[in-house]
Amino acid sequence: MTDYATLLKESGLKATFQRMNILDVLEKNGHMSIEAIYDEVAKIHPSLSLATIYKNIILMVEKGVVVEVPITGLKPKYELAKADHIHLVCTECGDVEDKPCLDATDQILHDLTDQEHFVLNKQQINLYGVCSHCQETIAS
Amino acid sequence: MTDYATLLKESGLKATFQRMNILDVLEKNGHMSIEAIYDEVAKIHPSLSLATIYKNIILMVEKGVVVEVPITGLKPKYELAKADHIHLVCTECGDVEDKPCLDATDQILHDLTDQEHFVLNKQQINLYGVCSHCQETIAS
DNA sequence: ATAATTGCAAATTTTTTGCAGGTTC
DNA sequence: GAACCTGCAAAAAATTTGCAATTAT
Repeated sequence: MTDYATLLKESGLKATFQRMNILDVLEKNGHMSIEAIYDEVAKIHPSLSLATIYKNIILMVEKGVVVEVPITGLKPKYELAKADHIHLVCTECGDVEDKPCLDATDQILHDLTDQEHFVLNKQQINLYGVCSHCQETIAS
Repeated sequence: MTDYATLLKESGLKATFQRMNILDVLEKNGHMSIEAIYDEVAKIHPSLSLATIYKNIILMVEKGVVVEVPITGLKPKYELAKADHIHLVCTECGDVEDKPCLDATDQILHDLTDQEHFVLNKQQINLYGVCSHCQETIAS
């Protein structure tokens, strides 16, 4: 397990129990809505306030520790910051799976933005469809 | 100008003044938040209700006439449905520009999802950065 | 004429804020 | 001990709903 205390301090944030647990459930679950994070962390820390989740997610996004993943038709989800990657979003079950970015597309997208004199800072690729698991469920 | 009345009727919706104006301002402005649509259409039709915008955007998204474009850090924007394309999102001015999708990336992304046995229905590529106009503004 | 749609007002849901008490460094 | 954080409760903002009057077909 990652050393969240150090990560937080390096980002100029105090390493509170709440924050470390938020990062922990994000690592375990991958992509979560505010509500889902709250529900999960509240299991461990029942006196938790939803306001604390909001405040901390906003702060940690500002500091670059956490990333917002906006998704068509759903409330935004949050994930730990890491290298750019592709999201496969299942429109049946709402689950999001990560796939590494591909060098080939990276190159093409950089070429496109270079040509536009657009300074590219972050790319976000969401692919919407039906995951193999849900296809089986639907078929039956 | 497109014939919105026909488009709406083909989608099973009545061609009301409000709906046609929503489509019209979307065509003119490209990508708009709910509030921005409301402000713009209200100029032409002052008795307009914000609830009408919500109801109609939800309906027209369901019918596939309009598409939701979720954007990191902003409220979602809406645009007329058209072929998949890439969004260049300027994090300085919030503006969104469209670029046609590239066959090469399309192919790669389809290969990726095929390999996963994921049925791909829609792709969404957002590139975040600073547009050439804002670069000049910042420099000065 | 019928069914759908609008605008309003109220209800609900979501997010933000202020602050007293507690915690981290 | 100073600055930062938390949890609560209240406030504000965003979205949804119900319904009577109106409009499109």
